Amino acid sequence: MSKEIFYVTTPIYYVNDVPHLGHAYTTVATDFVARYRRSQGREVFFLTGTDEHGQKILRTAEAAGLSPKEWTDQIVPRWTEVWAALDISNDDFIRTTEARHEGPVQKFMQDLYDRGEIYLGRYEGLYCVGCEQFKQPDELVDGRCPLHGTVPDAVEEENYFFRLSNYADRLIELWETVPSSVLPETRRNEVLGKVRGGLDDLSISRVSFDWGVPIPWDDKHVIYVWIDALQNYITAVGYGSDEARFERIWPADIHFVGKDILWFHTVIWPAMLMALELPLPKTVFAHGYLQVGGEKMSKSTLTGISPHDLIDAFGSDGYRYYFMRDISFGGDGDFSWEAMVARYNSDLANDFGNLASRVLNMISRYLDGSVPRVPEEAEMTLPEQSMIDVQQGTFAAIEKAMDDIAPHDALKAAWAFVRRANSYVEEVAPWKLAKDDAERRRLEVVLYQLADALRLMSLMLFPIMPKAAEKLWSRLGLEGRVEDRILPEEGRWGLLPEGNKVTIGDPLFPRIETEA
RNA sequence: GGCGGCGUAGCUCAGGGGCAGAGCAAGCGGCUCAUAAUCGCUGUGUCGGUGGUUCGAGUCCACCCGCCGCUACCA
Repeated sequence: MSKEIFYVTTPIYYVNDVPHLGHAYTTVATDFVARYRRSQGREVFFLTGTDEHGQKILRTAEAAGLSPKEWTDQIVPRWTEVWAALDISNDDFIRTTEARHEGPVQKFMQDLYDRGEIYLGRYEGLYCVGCEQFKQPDELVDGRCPLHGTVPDAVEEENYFFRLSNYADRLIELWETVPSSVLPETRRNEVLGKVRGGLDDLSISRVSFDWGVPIPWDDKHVIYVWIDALQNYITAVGYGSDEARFERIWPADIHFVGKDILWFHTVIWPAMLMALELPLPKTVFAHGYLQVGGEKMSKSTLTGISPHDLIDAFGSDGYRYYFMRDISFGGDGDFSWEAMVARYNSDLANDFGNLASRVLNMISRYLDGSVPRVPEEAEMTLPEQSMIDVQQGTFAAIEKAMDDIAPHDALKAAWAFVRRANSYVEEVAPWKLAKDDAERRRLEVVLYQLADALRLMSLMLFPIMPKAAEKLWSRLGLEGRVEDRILPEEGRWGLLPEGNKVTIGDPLFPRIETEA
C-alpha cells in the first residue's frame, strides 16, 4: 500500500537576503517534478517556505533598523514574487515564524525531551569576539581567526544537546539498505563515509540571543535555528495540529536540497525523526552548485544576479527550460548568458516554437484553419508510423528519466519527438500536397498528425513550460487548460477534435538576437 | 593528510571489455509551410599520460599529471 499523495519539498530559504539563481534553481527543479507528477495523475503536495529565525536574521534586521519580525515581513514578499514570476506551483508556503509552525515545534522538542533524547550539557567552543561567532578549530590559522587575526576565547555555554551519536548505526543501515534514501550516489557515499567516522551529540539550543522558538521547558534557551527549520516539513502537513492529515501526507517522497545542506537533511533530520519513531523521508536529493561563467555576466557572482533579470529576457518558460535542460541535475553546473541564449534559440525558438508556427500556418493557409477529420488506421503510412513510434519512445524515456530524478535527461529525450516532427514536415512536404487537388485527403492526414503532435507536445512540455503549453493548447482550439489534463489518459494520438479552429498567434519563443 | 569524483570532437556532454557517439557550433547541399527557419550529408578525436591484465581496453588494474567535492552544530 503506497501512500497516494506525492509530497515534495524545497528547503525553506533563509531570508536574510533576496533570492538568487541558486535558490531559484532548486525551486524550479522541485516545481518541474511536482507538475510532472500531477500530470501523471498523482495527487501532489508541494511545499516551500522561509526560514526566519536565528542570529543572522536578528543582525540583518538590526542593521536595517527593524525588528526581526518587521524585517522578515518585508522581505518575504520578495521571495514569493519571484516564485510567482517563475510559475512555481507550490501548494503551501510555510514561514517558521507562524504559530502553526512554532507550536508544533515545541511539541516535537518536548517529546524528544520526555523521551530522554535531549540533555543539558556544555558547549565548549572557541569564540571570536570580532566575528561574534564560535569557530571550528580547523577554521583557525595558527590558532587565530583568519578574519580578525585574534586568538579566540575559549568559552563555555550551557546548551541542550540532542543524542545524535546514538543514531550513527541506524543511519548507516538505512543508507546501505535503501540506496534511494540519499541521492545522487556520490552524496550518499559522502555521508556514509563521514558517519562511519562517528557522530557527536548536537547542540540544539542557544542562550546568547532570543530570536527563535523558546525551549518549552526552559525559556532562557531558544531552539537552534536548523533544528527549528527542518521541522517545517512536518509542521506544514499537520504534525502537532492535525494528525490525520499528517499521516496522510507524511513522509515526503523527495526533499530537494543543495549539496551545502546535505548533512542537515541526511543525518540530523532523519535522526530526529528516528528519535520520535516517525517515518523518514523516502529520498533526499542533493543537487550541485551553479557557477557563473561567460562574458556578459562575468563580473557577476551567482548571488549578484537576480532571477528577474533572466525572466525579463527569456520568460519564465525559457528560464525554467534552460536551467533544467543545460545542467545535469545532481552535479555542479555553469550558468552563462551566452549558453542560455544558445539553448533558448536552438531548442525553443528554432525547433519547438518554429514547429508550432509552421504547422499552425499551414493549417490556416491550406485548411482554412480547421482541424480535419481524424485519420483512419488505414490512412497511416510509414512516415506517420515512424513519428508515432518516436513519440511513444520519447514518452517512455521521459518517464524513466523522471523516475530517476534526471530532469535534464527527460528534456533531452523530449526533443527527439520535436525533431522528428520537424523532419516529418520535410518528409511529407504539405506545401506540395496543397498544390494537387488529388492529394487533398493526404494533406488533411499529415496536417492532422502535425496538429495532434503539437497537442501531445503541449501535454509533454507543460511541466517544464506551463505558459507556452497553455498557449499552444488554446491555439489548437482546445477547451480548458493543459494543467487539468492527465497524460496517461490523453497522451495518445487522435484526440484532437475535428473542426477545432486553430489560431496562429505570435511566436511562442521569439528568437533572441545577439548584439555584436 | 584521509575518503570520493572527474579528464572523450571547437563547445557541452553520453558511453564503463567487441567497428568511437549525441546536441550545439562549422562546411556543403536541399526545401520554401515557418521565427534568417527547417531537412539531409560531411568532418576532425594520440578517449589526460605511462605501464599492465586480456584474443581484444575510453571501458578493468597500478602509478603519474591536472581539475573538483566532502572532511558536521555560519541557513
